[in-house]
Amino acid sequence: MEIADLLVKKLSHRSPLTIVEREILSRSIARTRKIAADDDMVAEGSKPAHSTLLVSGFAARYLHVADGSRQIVAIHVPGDFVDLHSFLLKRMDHGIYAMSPCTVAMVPHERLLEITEGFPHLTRLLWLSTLIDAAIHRQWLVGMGRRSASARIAHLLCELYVRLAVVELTDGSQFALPITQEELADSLGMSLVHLNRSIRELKNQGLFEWQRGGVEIKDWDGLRQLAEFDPTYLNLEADVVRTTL
Amino acid sequence: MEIADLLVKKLSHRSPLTIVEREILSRSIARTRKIAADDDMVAEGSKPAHSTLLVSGFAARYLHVADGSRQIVAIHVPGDFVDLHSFLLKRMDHGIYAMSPCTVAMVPHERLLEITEGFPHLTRLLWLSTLIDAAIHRQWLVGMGRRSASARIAHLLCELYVRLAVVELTDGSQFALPITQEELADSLGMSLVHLNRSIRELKNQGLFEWQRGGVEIKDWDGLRQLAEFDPTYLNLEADVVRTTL
DNA sequence: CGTTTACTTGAATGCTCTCAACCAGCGTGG
DNA sequence: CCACGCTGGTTGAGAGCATTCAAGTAAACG
Repeated sequence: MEIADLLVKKLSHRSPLTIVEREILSRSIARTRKIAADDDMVAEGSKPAHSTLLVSGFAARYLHVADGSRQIVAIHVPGDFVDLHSFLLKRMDHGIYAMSPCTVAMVPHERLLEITEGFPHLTRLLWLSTLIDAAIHRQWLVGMGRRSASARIAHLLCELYVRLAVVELTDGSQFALPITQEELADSLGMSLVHLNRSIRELKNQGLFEWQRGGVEIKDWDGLRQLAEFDPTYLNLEADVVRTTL
Repeated sequence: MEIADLLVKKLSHRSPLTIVEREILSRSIARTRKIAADDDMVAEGSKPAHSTLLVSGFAARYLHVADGSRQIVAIHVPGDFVDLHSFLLKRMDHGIYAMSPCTVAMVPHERLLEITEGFPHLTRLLWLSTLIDAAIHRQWLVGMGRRSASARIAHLLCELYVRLAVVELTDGSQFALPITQEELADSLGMSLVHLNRSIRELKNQGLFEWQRGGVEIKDWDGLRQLAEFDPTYLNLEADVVRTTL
């Protein structure tokens, strides 16, 4: 099955999977579903009976704040298990919505339970992928707490580039990023206006271009330095960056 | 063994443990160690061969930024498995140090491996505890991105109160919090000066008192409202808050 | 095309930071 | 037993980053 391949590709980046494990993953996928841009795929406060694997498109996890603003706490790319944690965390403490049109595959929690009962290695890999999500959270925390606006933007672009490269969704130094500046601002914890000006500055420095949902990195080293980007937190065995850029 | 009891107490808060599982946990602890305040317990970039369980004292996970500042990304209280993630995440992407004198217990990664191989339920509980760490990260992200300085402080105090209540380290509306304002500022992503002024404001509003390493919550409802604190993200089955306050 | 959505830009306000002292508690040593 | 030095906490003031409000432009869509 082609859909599972994406997940297999991502998990294998950390540790090779056996034939049986690949088989199990394929069979765990119940069905796929299309979701329109801006629609919720997992509701805040719900208690899902399955976890969803993002097959195509971009998704975001978000939390609302009483004053009407929201904070995006994670951006997901194809191959990500967007709510694997809902398997054990009974109630969703945040919502997940489609930033662009998405295709997702559903994995019933019973299947995940079976995996944890009988396939320790696969279980550890799934666990690992939630740990990497947490590592990404930590980097975002550092960004919001201690990095300048432009460094934060640069860091996110570096991160997305590498994560997309893993699933071969980069094209040289370019990649699609079909999200609005407002969504970016909500991810980085800053205002839309300030984000817009900071992006302009980075563009003027010749670090990257960004138009019509596509980003082109013009000066990877410059961007990386500004962001103090070190991809080790993404736990990729191969230096994806070095091999693709 | 008394040390494992603390962990058992915490894990049982989510799902009851069998006798055998308790037994396994007890036997997994290799030895205990004392760590002086301000000393590292896990070094940034290291590849630990064991995970450490915090038995007493407060610890923090931190990352350094090039300009010399640091960001604390997690505060740990007794009963927390401070680096359970190091079991699967090969290299530490951050350091962990003792905010106060600490006692820790070491759990060799081989023991954890054995648990994942033979005890699925226990494995899921350990996995869950790392998921809750991630949920806490998300709340911190919301705080730094979208909450005011005082709401952020209030939220952290609410969170710590509840987490300490779980391990019965609260005394009525009081609890020990042996950390400096500088550490708090590094946790909340703000400057020491601003933190200090914001704390004063909250004190003046009669929400809490804080002196000589001890906090007393004077107005729980006021604090909770200001923080928009909702403890569901901590995944506690019992309403620890309601029963103890 | 008209309308909506996304992006830009200007200007004023203000939150938060840095720099700079100063104060208080505490442990140590003369 | 008190002075001294250290750490942690407090306060003042000016600078600057970031926000909000407000408009205006450009691109996308039916």
